[in-house]
Formats: sequence, C-alpha cells, structure tokens
Amino acid sequence: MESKCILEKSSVGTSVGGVVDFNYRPGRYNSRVPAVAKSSFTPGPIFYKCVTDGGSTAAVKNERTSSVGSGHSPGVGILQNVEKTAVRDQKDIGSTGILKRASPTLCLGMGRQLPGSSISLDIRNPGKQAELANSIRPAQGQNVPQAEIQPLPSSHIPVPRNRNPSGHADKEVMAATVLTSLSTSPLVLYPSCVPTEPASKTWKEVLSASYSSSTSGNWSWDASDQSVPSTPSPPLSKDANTGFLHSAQGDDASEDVSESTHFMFEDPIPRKRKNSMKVMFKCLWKNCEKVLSTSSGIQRHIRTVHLGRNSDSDYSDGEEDFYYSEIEVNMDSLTEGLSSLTPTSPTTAGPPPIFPPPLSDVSRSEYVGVNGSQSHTSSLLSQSAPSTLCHIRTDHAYQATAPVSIPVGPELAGIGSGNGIGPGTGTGTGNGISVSWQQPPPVIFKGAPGPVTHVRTVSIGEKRQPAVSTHATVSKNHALLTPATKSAPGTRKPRGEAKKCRKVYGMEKRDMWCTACRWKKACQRFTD
DNA sequence: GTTGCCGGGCC
DNA sequence: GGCCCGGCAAC
Ligand SMILES: [Zn+2]
Repeated sequence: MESKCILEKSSVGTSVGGVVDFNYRPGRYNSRVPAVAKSSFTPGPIFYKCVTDGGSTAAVKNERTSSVGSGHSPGVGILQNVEKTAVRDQKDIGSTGILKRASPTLCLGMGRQLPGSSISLDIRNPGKQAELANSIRPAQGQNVPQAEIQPLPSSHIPVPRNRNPSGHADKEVMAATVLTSLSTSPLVLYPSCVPTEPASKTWKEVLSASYSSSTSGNWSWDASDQSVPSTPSPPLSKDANTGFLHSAQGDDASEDVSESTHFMFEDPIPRKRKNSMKVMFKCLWKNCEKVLSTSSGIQRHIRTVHLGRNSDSDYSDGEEDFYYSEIEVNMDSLTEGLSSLTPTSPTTAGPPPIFPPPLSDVSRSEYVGVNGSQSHTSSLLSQSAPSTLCHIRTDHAYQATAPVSIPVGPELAGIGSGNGIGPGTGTGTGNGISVSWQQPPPVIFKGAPGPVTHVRTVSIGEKRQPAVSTHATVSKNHALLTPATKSAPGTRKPRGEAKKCRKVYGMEKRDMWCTACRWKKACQRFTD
C-alpha cells in the first residue's frame, strides 16, 4: 500500500494549520472533499491536522514544527476500501525514526522510561546490518555505554531461537561470520533500532512488534532488500511497535516521505493459538522456498545448494543458520477458521508481509504470546514501555472497517479519551493502555511531548487473512471461510440512538459527513 | 416530516 | 470499487 502524504499533495485538498481547502465539485450537495477542520482544539504544541478525503482527519502534534504528512490510500492494499492514514514526521528524528540515530527515546515513547531500552535490530537486510554496525554504533556510543552497545552478538544478528544449536560455534565467530558474509548474503538484515537492551528483551520487543499482517506492502526495502520479497512470511499480528523496526533502516529511506513505513497494528481481535503446529524449516534464500522437516536437512540444502559447500560433508560452519528459519505449519487451522467467519474477522493479515527470515523465526515464536490475547499484548507493551495503543476508526470504515491500534505516548491516551475531540467518544481501557475511539471527523494523533513520539502511520481497516502460520504451509484455511451467517433478509436493525453525521452536521455540512453517510450507508463514524 | 440506511444502479 | 439515490422503516 502506499500512503500518500497529503501535505505533499495539496491538490487533494488538504490543509495544514487550519487552512481549509474546499474542493467542491458539482453535485447535489456540492462539496465532495472533506474540509479540514481547524486545529483549534488543542492548545499548546503545534498541531497539524490533515484530512483525508474520506473526511477523516488526522492531526499531529509536532513539537518541532517539522512538516507533517499524512496520507491514506483508500482502497489500496490488501483490503480494498482500506483507508490508511499516515502521519509522519518528515524531518528530524522523526521520520525514521525512532530508531534512527542516537535517540533511544524515539521509539514511540516506548523507550522513554527505559533509557536505551528501545533498541533492537531488525534483521532483514544483511547489507543494512553491516551498515548499521558501522553507522549506528558510533552514534549510539554517544549515549550508551559501550557495554550496552555491544550486546550479545545475537542481539545484532538474530538467529532463530528455537533452532537447535547446530554447531553452536562460538557465537562471536558466528556474528563475525555473518557480518562479513552478509554483504553477499541473500538475507537482508535491517537495523531497526539501536539495541541497548539485553538481547532477550530486545527480541521480545521485536516480537511484540512483530509484523503486521496488514497491508502495507511497503516494507521499505531498498534496492538491496529485494532479496526478500519473495520470501513468504507468516502473517503475524503485530502491535504498534512494528513500525519502528522498519523505520530504523537507513536515513535515506526513511527520510523520503513517500516511502512511508507503516506501523502495523495489532489485530483488533486476538487470535488464538493454533494447536497442531508442526515445525518445519524453510529456506530463506532468495527465491528458494524449500521447506524441510528437519534442520539438518535444511542446513544441508543450504550448504549444498546455496552456499556451494561440499554436499557430502556435514561440516557446518553455522552459516546456514542464517538462511533458514523455522516455521510452524498449522495442521488444523480449520477449526479455527470457523470462529472467524465474519467478514471483518481479524484472523489474519493481508498480504503476507515480507518476513525477514531470522526475525520471522523469532517473531513467530513470540507471536503466540502476542496474539494470545489482547491483554497480553498490552502487558507486554506496558512492560517495556509506556506506550499506548489507540484503536481508531476512520470514516472509510464503511469501505473496510477495522480498528487500528497505534502506539502513542501515554499522554495521548488521556487526550484521546479525555479531552474528546469533537463528538467522538473515547474509551480508555484499563490503565489507558489502549484507547479506542470512534471519532468524529478528526482523528488526532499526538505525539507525546518530550523526546518524540511519532505516530508514523496509521492504517485503518485492514482485513486479515486467516493465515496463521507460514504460508509455506498449505492453506487449508480457505475452507474455513464459510460465509458468515446471513442475517435474515427483511430484518432491519432498529435504528441506533446515536446521532449520525446527517443529523450532527446537517445537510449544509454534508462534506463533513463520513463517507458512509454521504453514500447513504450505515454511518461509520457514529456507530451504535 | 426527518433520519438512517438497504438495495440497487451507474460509471 | 466508488459513488449516488430511490425508497422504506424507524423515529
Ligand atoms: Zn456518518
């Protein structure tokens, strides 16, 4: 998917700083393009509000006054009708982020309380990895003690945890080997964050961040990254943190606004863990989808086929480890599917996110925990950092509705639900760990004050595929997708009490209505 | 009469 | 799929 930066495309009818650009077009009520509301409701830091054409608005507070862009791509992506809003900080740390450079605090507020805790490496691009090693460390060194900077090799070069210690050669040696070999390696490792925490923790974060099942195909691979795309990745639900991983990559990529990385949001509905999972080993070599049932087999495959090692030799220098990952094949996902019949079922992710091999391995294992329950996820997040998840909906939900959660600073939770943005309603759950809004036109994301909490992108309304494990696996799932029970025709739901856009805004302000209302469909903004 | 929105049509 | 609107049921 591609999120566009509305700001950049003024033609779309976006306004910043309260300027309204109405783009009327002939029609019954004339206005087609949603007007942008003024950003008057929030005193304090600068607020930018961007409106998408669905009428939804996203606002960003940026302490730096750097430019902010938001975009959405209606109907783009896995699910049609998905509207995505991306808000990003283009300059400064912002864009990429969080992870970029030496600001541990940038990880969406996650790291704030744990100095240096936000660092993690995303191993997607070996080449990047190498770069990272070179470029990041120095930067890192500024703020972090050397000891922390050079955590266990494993933290930099993720190796699937569950893998048998095949030739657990010296890890250091491995690391060195990897670094040197990565440049030519098919795998792409990518630095996502600067690791400052113990590896174990880091991975957890990574896991929790895991991948989004969502849409965005935009994993920001750079040219060198292309090796991975073909690699199937298991759809995982991820939480907000995910975005960070990406953003961490190069400055170049991240700075480019158009190249927005997206946050993946966790599934609105937690998925259950599947039972019959069989562990398989999948070759991660580019264009190689080989899946074997044994690690030795896969290692041999890699050695002989990809590494050009002597086929009859069992000698392993451990390098193969980087080229395969364990995957769990779901043997009976079907039963699960039954529970997720509804169209909006969050069971899965959209287009299989490209899954960085080693990471995938890790994430997979973590995946269970993450998906296990929403609450669990929250707890994870809260542990590592005070981030808040916000579930938001946009008007375009009509086209595809799916709550999205985005990480925001703790403060946000209060703002979102407390101060109420217009007619919206906010509900905070528990400790304000997650907030869900059904908000009126303006959807506002505000970064936490202080270091920087950037909400980089928001994707909305993503449908997920039922896929549970790797898609290397056979998809039995499709069988599960039986049509949801159809409500008996003729039964009309009683009208909800809530005032809908029509009534709230009136015909005069039809442009403020949510898309659904404009189309005379069930209102998505003010749901019952 | 107004509002909400289903169902269906047009592009 | 996006968009619009006739028409009907609920207010
Ligand atoms: Zn509405």
